[in-house]
Amino acid sequence: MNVGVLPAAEQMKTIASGAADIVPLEALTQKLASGRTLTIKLGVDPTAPDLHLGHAVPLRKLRQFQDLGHTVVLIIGDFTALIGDPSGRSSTRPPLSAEQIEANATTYIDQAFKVLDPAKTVMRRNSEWLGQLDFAEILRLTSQFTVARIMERDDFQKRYREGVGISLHELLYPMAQAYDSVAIQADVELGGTDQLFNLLAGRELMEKLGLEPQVCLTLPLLEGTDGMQKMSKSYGNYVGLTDEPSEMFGRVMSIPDALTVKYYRLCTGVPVDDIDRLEAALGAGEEHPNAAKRRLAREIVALYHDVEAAEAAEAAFDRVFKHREVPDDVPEVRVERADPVHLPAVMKAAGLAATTSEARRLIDGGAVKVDGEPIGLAPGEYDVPWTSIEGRVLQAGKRRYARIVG
RNA sequence: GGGAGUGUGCCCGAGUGGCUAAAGGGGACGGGCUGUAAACCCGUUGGCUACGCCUACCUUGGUUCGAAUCCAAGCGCUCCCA
Repeated sequence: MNVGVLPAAEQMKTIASGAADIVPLEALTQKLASGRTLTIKLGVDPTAPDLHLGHAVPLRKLRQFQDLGHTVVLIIGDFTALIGDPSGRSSTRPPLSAEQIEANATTYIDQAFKVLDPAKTVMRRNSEWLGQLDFAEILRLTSQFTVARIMERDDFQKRYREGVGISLHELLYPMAQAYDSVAIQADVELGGTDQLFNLLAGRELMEKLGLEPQVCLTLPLLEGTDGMQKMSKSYGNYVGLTDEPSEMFGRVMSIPDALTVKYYRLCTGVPVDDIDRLEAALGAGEEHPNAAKRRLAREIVALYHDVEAAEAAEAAFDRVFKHREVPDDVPEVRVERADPVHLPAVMKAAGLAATTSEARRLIDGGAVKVDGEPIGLAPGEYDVPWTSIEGRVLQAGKRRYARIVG
């Protein structure tokens, strides 16, 4: 528990696991060797209310630091949210209202503590110091950076080259984030690989202001369940930290095989040595990819819920997808009875389809089943006898179910 | 302040007076094959109790029998000159 109990080399092994880059590595070794309780910084943008496994990646790394005895400072970027981090963006972000930011911040903190140890976490908001700066002080800070330096950033360059607009305030984002590091005197700052520029700006600014510069630790971006793009709510490829166990289990099962090991490293607490062994076994064909992924899904569900929930989720998963049975927790939907009933209307009312047009497409496409049996309607035919659906389970596609009651 | 471009469906991107609910691609969804993986094949992809009707190509007006397509003004974005 006490700092210094573990030698620097031992700590390093845990810290480096899953990290994309540590800049500079030697500086971190020195800081660890000093035996001090280090201040680890993570800045978060309260731009989205719901956290997913991608957000949890740096949080898990912070947790590792905490378990090694260090202190974490979680900075809610309530002030920088007024700018909107331009990282990886091809256009200016729309600014959020203060109310939205506050609401998001609250839910963020709630969810973050599913991963972090509250006793070793300090919460700060960067409006505390950024909001205090007057124009003269801002000018002094901006004088620490050159335009050429700021424009080195890939996304700025790209946007400039392609003639996409860059607002002046966006150029100040890296500086604002850098000033956060100064304000809390960070020893290490975490971020995704797309954050390296911002992290380095913090390092530079600290150095220029005569502070011991922070070490920048980057983590790989986590691809979403589609395996292509980074996990993001707007792509719909995310696994939410508050998802129900069976939902969470299912989503994890749908990730491409190639991502299994990466997910183990970045999203679970499975010991590094075990993961290394698993990776070798998978490579040698001694471990079935599906078995590895099932365990992954269990691990993740157990982390955000508990072991029992994980086992139940797996059992439910098997029932539905392995044995093709109707799940046992189908929601009941009350529908106005009619005879015959117009199936698209029923499906829309039951939430199985967003529009009646979509419902028709699903019916025509053979995606609709009653109690597991295809309904077998001719194209263009959408009316069915009431008795054929009353009390039965209507299914659209593989994962949408509703029991119809009158 | 002056000049030049550009604005199409979830995204990219054709279309430059009727045959356009709008080519093509991506994505998404559905079906097949499977391990709810990948790859591959097929289908769907504005709404509406629907062989028809309604709403759509930045906005508002206008020209025309008829406009996403022509004209005018406006708004947004971009570039060049000052």
